[in-house]
Amino acid sequence: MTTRFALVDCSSFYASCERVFRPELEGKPVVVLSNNDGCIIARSNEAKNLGIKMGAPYFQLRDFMEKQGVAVFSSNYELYGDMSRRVTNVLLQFTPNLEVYSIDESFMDFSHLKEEDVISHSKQLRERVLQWTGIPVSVGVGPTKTLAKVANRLAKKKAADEGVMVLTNTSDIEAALEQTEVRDVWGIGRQHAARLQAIGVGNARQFRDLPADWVKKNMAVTGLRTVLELRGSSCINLEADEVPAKKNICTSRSFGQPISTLSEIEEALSTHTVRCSTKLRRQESYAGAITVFLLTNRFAKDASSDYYSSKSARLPAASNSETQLLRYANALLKQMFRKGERYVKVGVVLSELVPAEQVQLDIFSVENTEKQDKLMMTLDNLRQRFGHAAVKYAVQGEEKNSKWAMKHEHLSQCYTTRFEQLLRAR
DNA sequence: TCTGGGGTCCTAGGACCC
DNA sequence: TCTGGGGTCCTAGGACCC
Repeated sequence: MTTRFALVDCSSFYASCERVFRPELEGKPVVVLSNNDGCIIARSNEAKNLGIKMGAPYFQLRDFMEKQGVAVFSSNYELYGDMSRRVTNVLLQFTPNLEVYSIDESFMDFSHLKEEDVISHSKQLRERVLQWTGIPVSVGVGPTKTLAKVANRLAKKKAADEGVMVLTNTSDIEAALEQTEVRDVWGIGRQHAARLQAIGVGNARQFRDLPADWVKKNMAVTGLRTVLELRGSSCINLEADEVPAKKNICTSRSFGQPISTLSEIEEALSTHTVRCSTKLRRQESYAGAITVFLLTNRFAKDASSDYYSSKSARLPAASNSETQLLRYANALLKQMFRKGERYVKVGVVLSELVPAEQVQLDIFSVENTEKQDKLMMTLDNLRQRFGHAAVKYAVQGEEKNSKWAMKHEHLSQCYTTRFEQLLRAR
C-alpha cells in the first residue's frame, strides 16, 4: 500500500472564527491582531487583497484599515481553541489516524483510500467541516507530508469553491514543484531560502534535484529529509498518538507599556509563573530547572546589543509546586533587574521536565511534597471551575489597570464558551 | 507612543575523562 | 614545560515551525 497524507488547513483561521459569529462580515476584510494588539497575525482573503501583510505592525496600518473598512479583532484564543476542537471532531469522522499539527492544521492518513476516491473524499470532508463548524478549509493530498503541504498551498490558490488538490502521478508533482517557490517549502526558512536563491535555486523542483550530499553538508539532516520527501519518499511520519509530553514549558507576555519598577515586573512574572506551573501540572510533569528572561525594547533607537538577559537555577528536587517556583522565579528576577532600564517583556521557562511517576522524591521533605500536591490539585480545580483569577497570590497584584496587562482593545466575546463565563461572573 | 507567543531539532565547540 | 588521541556529555546558538 502506498502512503498518502492529507493536510487540512483552516483558511485564515482566526479571521474565519470571528466571522462565524459575525455573519455580516462575510465577504468583508477581517484581520486579527497578536497579543497586545501588536501586529497582524490573520487576514481574510479580502484583507490580503488589500495588500495587508502578515506580521505587519498594527499601528502602521491602523488609519489605512479604518479607511478601508477592515474589521479588526484582538486575538481571542479561548474562542479559537474551542473552534479548533470542533473542526478536529469532524475530521475524526473521516479517519481516526489524525495528527493535530497546530491549532489550524491537521495531517490525516489517507493511505487506505482508493486512488479514484481521494478527490471526492476530500471534497466531502471540506463540505462537512464548513457545514458543521462554519470554517472553510483547504485540503492537500500527497505521498509525503511535505508534498501534502505543497498540494495544500496550491489548493488555496484554486477557485474558492474547490479548495482541494491531490498530487499522485509524477507529472502532476513535477508541475506542482515548478510552481512552488523554494522559500514556500515546508522546512525552508528565510536563511536557507536566501542561500539557495544565491546558488540559483528558485523553485522546489530545482531544490529537489540538488545532490543529496550538498544538501546534507549545507542544510544538515533536516534539509536532506525535506529533499527526500519532495522526491516522494516519506521520512516524516504521522504522529497520531497522544501528543508527546513537552520538554520545556514557557509563559511570557509583552507588557502593555514599558516598565522600570521591580515590583510591577514581579507582578507580571508571578502571574506568568502561576500559568506556567499550571501547564506543567496539566501534562503531569515536574520541573528540574527554571529560567527567567527579561527584555528591553529592541526597537529603541539606542538599542544596545544586550536587550535580552536571562538567568537559570536548578531546583534541589524536581518540583511542580507553585509556591516554590514563585520563590525561585522572583529571586532570579532580582538578580537580573537593573534600575533605569525600560523593560518590555518578562517570561519564565520550566525545563528538565520529568513525568510525575519518575520523580525522585526529596527524602527530606516527603511529607511536604504530599501536602503540596494536595494544595496544587485544589488550586487547579478551583481555577478550572472559576477561571484563572479565582485564586491568586498577593505578589501577582491586580492585573486590571496595571501597566503590564496586555492591550486587548478589539476583543470579541467568547461566544462558544460564554456559558462558563457567565457562571464565573456570578 | 505603538513591532506576538510558544515550541522543536540539530550542531559546533568546550569541558572533562582516560 | 612539553607532548596525543579518542570518547562522552553538556550547552549555547541557530534554524525552523505555527
